[in-house]
Amino acid sequence: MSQKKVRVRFAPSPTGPLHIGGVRTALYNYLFAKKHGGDFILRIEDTDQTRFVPGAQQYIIDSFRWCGIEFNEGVTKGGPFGPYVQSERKDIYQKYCEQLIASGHAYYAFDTPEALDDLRKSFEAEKKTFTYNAEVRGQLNNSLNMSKEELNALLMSGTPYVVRFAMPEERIVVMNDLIRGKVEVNAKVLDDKVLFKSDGMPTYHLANIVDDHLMEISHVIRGEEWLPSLPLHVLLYEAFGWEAPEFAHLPLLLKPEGNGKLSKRDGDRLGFPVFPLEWKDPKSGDVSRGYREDGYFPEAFVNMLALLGWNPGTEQELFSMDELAEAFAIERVGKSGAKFDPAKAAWFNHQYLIHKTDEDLAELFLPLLQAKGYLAEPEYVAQVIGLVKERVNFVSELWDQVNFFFITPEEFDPQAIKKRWKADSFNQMTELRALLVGIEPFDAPHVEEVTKAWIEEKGYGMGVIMNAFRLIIVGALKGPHLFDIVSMIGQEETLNRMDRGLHEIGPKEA
RNA sequence: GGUCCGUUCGUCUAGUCAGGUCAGGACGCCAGGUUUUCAUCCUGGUAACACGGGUUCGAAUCCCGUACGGACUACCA
Repeated sequence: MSQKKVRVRFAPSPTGPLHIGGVRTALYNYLFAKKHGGDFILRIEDTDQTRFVPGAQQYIIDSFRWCGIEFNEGVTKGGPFGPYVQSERKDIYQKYCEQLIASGHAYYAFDTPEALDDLRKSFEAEKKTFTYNAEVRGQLNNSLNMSKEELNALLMSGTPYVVRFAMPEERIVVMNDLIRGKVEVNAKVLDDKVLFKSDGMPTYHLANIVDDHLMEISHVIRGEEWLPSLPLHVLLYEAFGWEAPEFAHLPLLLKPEGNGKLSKRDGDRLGFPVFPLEWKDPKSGDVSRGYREDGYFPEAFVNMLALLGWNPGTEQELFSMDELAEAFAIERVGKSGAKFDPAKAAWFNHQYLIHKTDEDLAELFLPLLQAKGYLAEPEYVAQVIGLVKERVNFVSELWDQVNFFFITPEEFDPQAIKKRWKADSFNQMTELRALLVGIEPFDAPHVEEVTKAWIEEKGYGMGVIMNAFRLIIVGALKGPHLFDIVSMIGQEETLNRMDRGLHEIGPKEA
């Protein structure tokens, strides 16, 4: 690793919501910067004006804020290397593009997209691959094949043109990737990529190299889809006479079943989000769900994402952001694509949920409780949650576990009655009700003690009594420790429920 | 089609660079135990080195080939 200060960037184009693969790429950049005491920069690559989507940039910023991924520099914070939006840097690219033309590394091309299209089709018809390279550029409509006068005339007349990189004719490009090691490719199979478009904007390739150089980026950590253009980028650095940064190409995130890149449609179809935050498409109005809205804690989401393709080599699975940064090593990123597993994601959320305090969970649950039409003291809600939080993965699942703390059951599970309401149950519960009236104080240990003593004294079966008791209090055979439940709902409500249950269920029919 | 990358339990993965523990862990699933129910929890189980050659006393690990998968192949990023 070079001695230069570590500076990394995440450079999305604002063409839509950020997919979780993108979030992971950004996360790894962030962790890498944090680990090495470097800078992390957010740059917006909006050189394709036709794909601009309003709201996408803000969505990206909001997503990182939610995840706890912070930038030192960039569109959100400014900095000494701005502007950080590529559309505001047109003049810079223009200048460097001209430098490349002057040095003979690039040239003007006047071929129309239609002409190129036709060419590709005719090559295809002959089962050949069309490559705009040294082999064919001599026969095409570009500045290499015309006099200075011709070129100037064309330029002056406003004829649309692009600038292409002159790929070397025969050259083995040797590259190094921090994750994959040495990669070699012969430049002759590469084509003369467009560097500057006819609309006056640079392409990704030019803008990216110029910006990474000017912004003093030390490590480029990006998705694997960029690996095929790495030779071009390396050659570009060389043409400029610049020292290239180190590169690391991350494996892709795959769909849970079958193969292929995870896409937005997969999420809709398989029932899990592929976006960190909910996204409403401004054109179609379609809404795509987000991890935040699905009830994931940002810490769990980040933890889960970090372990998808990277691992510390130890058996630790739960990491705070600081711990991740401490443990992170780019060399330990895997080479192969990882399939996203919703079940494991839910497990991560469960881990974070049970480690939260009852009070914090109560605060999150209170609005849901209100939405159901119930009000309660935060202290009471916190205590109730403490009894059941081990059972759920999400705050939204809490209601199913605690509703009987707030609602007197109106119905009694017929299956449970059939199974647990014995011939003696009616009389036994009537006796128990009488017993409970006199218990003071009505706290869980005391009620339990008295009740158990009574069961023993009478010689009743523990299971028979307790199941019938639970049925009458909860309405079903579920829930936490029964004495905790009765002490929580209180003596009055307990007696009330027994009256009601005795009345509703009645003696067992013969 | 071409170029490049990849391939260990169903999934995430350790182990591969410096060949030599019944290939380890986690999620999921299954079973048993604890328990007044359900869940938690505990214990156990299920299950993988893509295939074929080679090198070697010995290969998941090194080499070659094959298959399969993926990315890229735009005046998109």
